[in-house]
Amino acid sequence: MEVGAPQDARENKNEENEFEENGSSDPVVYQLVRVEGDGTLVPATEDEVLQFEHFVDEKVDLPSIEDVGRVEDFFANNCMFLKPDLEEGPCKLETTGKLQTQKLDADLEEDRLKPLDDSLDIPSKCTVVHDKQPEKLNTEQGYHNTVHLDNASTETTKSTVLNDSCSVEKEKADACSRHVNDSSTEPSVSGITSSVPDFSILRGEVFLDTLTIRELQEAFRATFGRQTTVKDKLWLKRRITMGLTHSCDVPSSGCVIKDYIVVGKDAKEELPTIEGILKVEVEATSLARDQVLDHANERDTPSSSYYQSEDQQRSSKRLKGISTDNDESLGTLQDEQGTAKRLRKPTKRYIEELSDIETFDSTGKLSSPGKRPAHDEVLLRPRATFQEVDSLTITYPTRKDTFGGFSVHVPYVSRMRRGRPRRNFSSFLDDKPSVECAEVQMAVEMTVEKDGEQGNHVNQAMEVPLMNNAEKNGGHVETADNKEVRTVEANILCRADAKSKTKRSLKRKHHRAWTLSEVLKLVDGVARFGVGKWSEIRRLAFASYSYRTSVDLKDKWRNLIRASQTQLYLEKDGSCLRKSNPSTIPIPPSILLRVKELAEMQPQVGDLAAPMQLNSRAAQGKGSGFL
DNA sequence: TTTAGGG
DNA sequence: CCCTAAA
Repeated sequence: MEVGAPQDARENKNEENEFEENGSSDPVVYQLVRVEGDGTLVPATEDEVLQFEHFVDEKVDLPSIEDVGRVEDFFANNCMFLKPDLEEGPCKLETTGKLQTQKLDADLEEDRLKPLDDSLDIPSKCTVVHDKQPEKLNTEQGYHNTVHLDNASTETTKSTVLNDSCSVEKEKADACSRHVNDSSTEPSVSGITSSVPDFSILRGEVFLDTLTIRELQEAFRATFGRQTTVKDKLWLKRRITMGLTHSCDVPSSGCVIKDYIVVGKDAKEELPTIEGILKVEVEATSLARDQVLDHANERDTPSSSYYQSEDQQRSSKRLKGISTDNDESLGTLQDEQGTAKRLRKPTKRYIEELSDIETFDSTGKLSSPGKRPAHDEVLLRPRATFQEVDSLTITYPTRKDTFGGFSVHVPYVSRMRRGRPRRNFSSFLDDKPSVECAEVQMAVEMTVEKDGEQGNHVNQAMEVPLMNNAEKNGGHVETADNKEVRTVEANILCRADAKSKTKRSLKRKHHRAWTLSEVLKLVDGVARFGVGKWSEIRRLAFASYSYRTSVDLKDKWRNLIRASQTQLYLEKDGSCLRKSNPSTIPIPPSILLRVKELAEMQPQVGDLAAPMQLNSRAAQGKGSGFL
């Protein structure tokens, strides 16, 4: 893990003052973020936050070496959070303190050059940036050094430590961290070459997409004052964009940079006013305004994700209330590129993304951690809880400003939540988090209930996750330890809840592989009630499967239809080569046949009930032979 | 609230 | 699975 040291106090003087002005009583705030493969910082998901929360909580002041060890152990042991996979990049535990400094490990970024591929080779890469108050610098130094030493001998967790002496500038940070971490590698990268970078390349509009790698490298050099050997165009473009705009929220491509401001391809002409031209030089301290980019590819670059980066750190104090796509407070955004706004009308989801209220999903269950909630909300420190509560009643754009007294550098605007929208979202604004404990309690109970259900069906021997050829979701297998996992989740939740009344966002429903018995029930239900009677089927046939919603049934049925079409076709074709997951079993052809039959006949028959019954029988008899 | 579809 | 638009 990486421990970022406090920045030089002088460099943060401004921020400090601002914080003082804000009357921040709690100088230290932790923010958990994940470093994505492409180098962006994504606010940690609720789950991630929960898993780290207690670590952070317990060392409000000076983290002890024990804590560090615990954290490391946690990192090493918690596969849920650390298990590297293509989708999840290294994790980063970042704390933002009064100095609101943040170091990015340059090497980390270098490693990210080969985003997806390399992330696999990087076991658990976690970063902890702990910013401290000036008065604690000395002790912190020792702390960091210690951590560094520990990490040096730890292979399981790739750790790096940023030296306190590192400057704020990312360029310097790069060099510094490189120096600290592996001075033996890439010696040429850290230095600034003798020749002068070609700054002209950055003037006017920069169409990064049209530049060659060499040009991009030059632009990079002009931007950061150092050379780079990186040949990854995407990375270069991103870095350059970030560097020029001081914004982390940059699209991976397709953007134009004009006067150091990202301009959407299609919104270029709308660019209102060009505010302060930023100096390219590293010393430049002018702030970049947050670029609110309307990026069509929302999934890749959520517009609401304002990742913190070294760049932003510097300008974070001026970070204005972020905007979600529609929350523009026109007054404050006038000078912005706000023009390139999303056309999409504000939906409940967007509104809720701004809040970090945790709720349960429609089934009333505690939402479990998604396999990978792309962008979730950021942890709110318990200490700031009271402020947060208050802030809930405030308009979102300003919410950030009041958070902890220095939310300025914590773009909570980006807080996103993947999951079902909260219905009674507004009620949370009025009510104090009094229901939280109850909710958690209920969550636990629900969990137990689910487990119980699961247990009741285990002996049916059909409770085996099915692998549907038509489903490409990778057949996540529900294992026995899920119970434990859920319990732990509940505990963490409880604890987190007790500690901080931080509301959590609803998360993606835990993937629950469909078992053969469930499929049978579904098929039978369709046969009995007809296609489309999902509510009925769920109520009657899935009474004991509370975690299956009618939508689930519908989706599953759709998948079954596909499966029946593809799989049966393939088998007929003889080339039935399914790369089946060993832990899953394919849906028996017999069932697929039934599905096919039902699907074909149901829609045509006006009278669903009666015919269905007959068909059901017939199909059953037919299918049973295969079973 | 449910359904139907797109993602 | 998620998210929405329509019913």
